[in-house]
Amino acid sequence: MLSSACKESIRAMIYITHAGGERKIIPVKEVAEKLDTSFYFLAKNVQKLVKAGLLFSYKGPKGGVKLAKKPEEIMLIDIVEAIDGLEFFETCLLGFKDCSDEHPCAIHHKWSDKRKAIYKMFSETSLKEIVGDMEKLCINVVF
Amino acid sequence: MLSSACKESIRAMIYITHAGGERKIIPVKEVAEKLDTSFYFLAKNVQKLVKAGLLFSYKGPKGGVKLAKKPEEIMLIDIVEAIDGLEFFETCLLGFKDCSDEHPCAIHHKWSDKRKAIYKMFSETSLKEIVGDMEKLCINVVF
DNA sequence: TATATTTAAGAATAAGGAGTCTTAATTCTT
DNA sequence: AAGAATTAAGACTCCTTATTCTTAAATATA
Ligand code: FES
Ligand code: FES
Repeated sequence: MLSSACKESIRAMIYITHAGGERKIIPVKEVAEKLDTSFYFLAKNVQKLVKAGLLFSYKGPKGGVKLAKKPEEIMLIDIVEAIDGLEFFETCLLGFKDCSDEHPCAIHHKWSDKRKAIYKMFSETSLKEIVGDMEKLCINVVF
Repeated sequence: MLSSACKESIRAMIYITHAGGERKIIPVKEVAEKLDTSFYFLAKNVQKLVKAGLLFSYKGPKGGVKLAKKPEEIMLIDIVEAIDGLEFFETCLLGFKDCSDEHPCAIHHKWSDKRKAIYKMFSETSLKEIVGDMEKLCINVVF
């Protein structure tokens, strides 16, 4: 459902929130190391997050990225939209051209509910909540 | 979420149910034409449905496929499993190695509910129900 | 039995996403 | 001012999936 780029971006945002919140600047290189992933791949996705206004970036020594908003103001759906787009929430599960209550496919009325629930979950879950939960449950943010 | 092969397979099964139920043999060529899709691509996916025991196939003139079970006994999840597999329902939304209540990621507890709901929907929705609904609502099965 | 029709199987090709690398631009530090 | 560190941008390769095609096997029908 989410692309690998999107999954990794969410994990990166979680790490950035955990490690620096909206204050500290964190080098992308550090994020890649902690997430045990490719710097190249992560850096490319981080660029999209910057363009989407979720991160500020700073070049040069001591450069890196930091949250562009408060952790409670960045929702999962913002990250998904920046990386994968919202196509998933707008298109038919069976691949028909239109997807609306007016032009439903065979399972539109059933699927629509589930999809809305997922959208709601992504829209209401903030980075602050996730990181808070993880710290509370003693889950390693990077696994 | 579903591959294009899976979407098309579901549509094909809906058409086969609508046009022939469990009795009549329908050529794959006819299905491809009605669904306005590639015969080659559809035929390959139909083979998987045959191997999965959802369809019987018959070679030669007057050959084709028909449902291997009653329409009320074929669930959406069976088609999804045959074409895409159940990986979606077993793997972490953020791409972590394990996905279980014992080893949850940052959003496992939230996501798990949604995923179960989708699985339930796919498990409880039969071809008979879909085709019945469509006929009741006067929706064209092939769009 | 010969022919036409249809599925079966797998090879071949195209397209798209994933992942890597190179070069440029910026900025801190000395 | 020079050099090092870091992001920005885009080209490039690789891999998986999607899609098409070719050949083989089976079977109904004349
Ligand atoms: S029309 Fe198919 S899910 Fe909406
Ligand atoms: S561990 Fe991430 S969704 Fe289950």
